[in-house]
Amino acid sequence: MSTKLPTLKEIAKRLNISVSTVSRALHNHHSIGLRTKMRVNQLAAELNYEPNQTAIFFKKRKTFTIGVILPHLSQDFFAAIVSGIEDVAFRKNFTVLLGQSRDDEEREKRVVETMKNHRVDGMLISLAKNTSDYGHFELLKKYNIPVVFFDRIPKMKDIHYTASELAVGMNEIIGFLVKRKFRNIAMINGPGSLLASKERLEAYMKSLPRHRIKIDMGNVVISNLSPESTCQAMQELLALKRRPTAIITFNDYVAMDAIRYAKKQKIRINKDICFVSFSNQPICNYLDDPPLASVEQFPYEQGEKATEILLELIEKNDEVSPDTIFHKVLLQSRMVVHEIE
Amino acid sequence: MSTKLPTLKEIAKRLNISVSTVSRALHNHHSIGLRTKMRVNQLAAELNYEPNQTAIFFKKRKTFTIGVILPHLSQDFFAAIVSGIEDVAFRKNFTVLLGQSRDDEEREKRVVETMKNHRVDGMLISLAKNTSDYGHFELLKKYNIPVVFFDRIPKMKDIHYTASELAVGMNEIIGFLVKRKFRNIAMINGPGSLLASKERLEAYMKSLPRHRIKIDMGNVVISNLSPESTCQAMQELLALKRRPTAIITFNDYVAMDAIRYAKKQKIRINKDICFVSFSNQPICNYLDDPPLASVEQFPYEQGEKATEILLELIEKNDEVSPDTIFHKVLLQSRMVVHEIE
DNA sequence: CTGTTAGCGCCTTCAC
DNA sequence: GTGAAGGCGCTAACAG
Repeated sequence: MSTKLPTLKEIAKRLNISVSTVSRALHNHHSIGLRTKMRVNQLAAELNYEPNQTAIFFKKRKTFTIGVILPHLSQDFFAAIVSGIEDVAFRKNFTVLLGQSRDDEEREKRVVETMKNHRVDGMLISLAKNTSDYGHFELLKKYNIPVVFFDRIPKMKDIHYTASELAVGMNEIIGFLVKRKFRNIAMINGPGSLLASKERLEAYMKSLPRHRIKIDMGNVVISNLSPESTCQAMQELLALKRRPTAIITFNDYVAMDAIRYAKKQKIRINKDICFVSFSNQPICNYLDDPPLASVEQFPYEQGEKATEILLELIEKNDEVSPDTIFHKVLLQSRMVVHEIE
Repeated sequence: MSTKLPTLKEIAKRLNISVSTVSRALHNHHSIGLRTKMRVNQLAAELNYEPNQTAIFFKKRKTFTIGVILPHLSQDFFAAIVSGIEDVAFRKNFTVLLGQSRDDEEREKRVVETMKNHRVDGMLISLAKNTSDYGHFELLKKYNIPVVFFDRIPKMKDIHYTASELAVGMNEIIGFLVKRKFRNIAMINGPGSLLASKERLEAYMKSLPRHRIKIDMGNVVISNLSPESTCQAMQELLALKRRPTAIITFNDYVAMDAIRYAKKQKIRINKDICFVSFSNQPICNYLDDPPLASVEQFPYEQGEKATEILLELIEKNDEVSPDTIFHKVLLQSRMVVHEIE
């Protein structure tokens, strides 16, 4: 039933020539006579010959597969990154092995392990939100598997990564708020384990003084990004003696949770308190009271860029090279103001 | 630099035994002496020996990889399915190759081709919305690669699939509406190329008469699921002489587009017109005016089930079997009423 | 209990 | 121009 797949040997036998000739003919090797080339190619086509990739992978010690590990697909942000990754990979004939860490460090470790065993040629990784031990990444280095991190970057040096340039975005939204006379500006930041949280905080602290606004650390609260934690954070902010009039949230998902919570407390969104945010999710277009503005982080492009770097590293890896240049690419971000009717 | 990875041969040499002994020892073969087993295992551990999967794939003619093709990840519905797939696959030591068709038939074909060449052991597929030619699926059958379709099923026979049982859900929501005195119930259905559209329509046409409601085909319009097309569909419905008071939408995404459009027309949602829908997306919890109810389709479970079936088929494929039983699994659906404050 | 051998499909020197 | 031969790492049938 399962018609056995044709092999080089099969073709060789039928044509009464050697396997190597067939191989060369199919690769259009110059030293093969035009006539034989044609005969080989024709028969190959007839038989629907497809080289056995597993044999090639084995032989070449390369799988043309890259592993992608990210927290979860359920956010459009990551889904868009995956699309960017996929498109570049596809173009270069690589396939994509996918693994979600579900924001769980253990799971992340296991997925790394599986992918290593599957001999992926390289990996793209965005950290689980509380990954603190980097042993599994060090391991990859030892195995000489190149890794490019994206969006959620570990606090290691000598790594490749792509991420959004957040300082600019933060400046823009704070400028935007100040221009609209907001001066009591709070922030719901992400967990300290994320570099992105640190960067947001730094940018926040640098930007406010430029507008002669004093920093009040009571105005900065933290959410671990879960809805519950965000509500908790909101509660803290609303309990402040001097209640903030504007809140910057870590991203739009946090903003959505925060806004929903605020509404329950009868707070009029974008009247009593207004929100600005990061990541500019399309879903916000469906909200009645979206954040006034959000910083577009170009996830698709980030995925593309990360993949380009990775594929380049993989290629370089083929030649032996004392590669010591680390790619650290920050993608431009840009504030987008939402039209509110 | 790149410390070459240890092989069976390496271990054998160091221990002065044969490769096969090492292989068997590592596989805990009964015929190997306890002493040698221990020595082998210890050295293997010391050297950090990891079997070369590419060699095993090659040898066994199996990659322990399944390919997943779906329209796009950006909808939570599919993302949830992927999670279900991933979890089952992971448990059984399979990895997941991912490909988005972007609802494009050509792209779908190309992805099928790549995955076939990568020798995936089986595939899980959800159709691009206007795939009409099934040649690429027939091909897989010829190559003896098992396929289980999910959610978006081709109109072929002799296929395996999982999908939601929609009739029950449709009955429930129509019952729900009738109970609330709605009798002029329209529907924005999906494109005719999808089996799921056909099923919704049939269920709709069967269910209405049970409540002594006459069917008016003018009340049934079609969206190709794009926001524009949904607006177009809404426009048609709003232009009806006898404007509907309730609208059933193909899924929550369509509902969201429809609701947004209606709002722009100053229609009061769930007052002038109310909406009910399918797929019960969590995102609706953030809307001020969500559909009154939505049919939960249990995507995660659908992914799980499809994968279980596929893995079973893959196993059976190993033995030679005249397998002719086709799995057609309909997963129960259930209407969920949204709390509206 | 353990070793020998052959071979999976392909690529790549080396020889003619 | 073409062929022969070896080997990638692992498994498994066959011999002891």
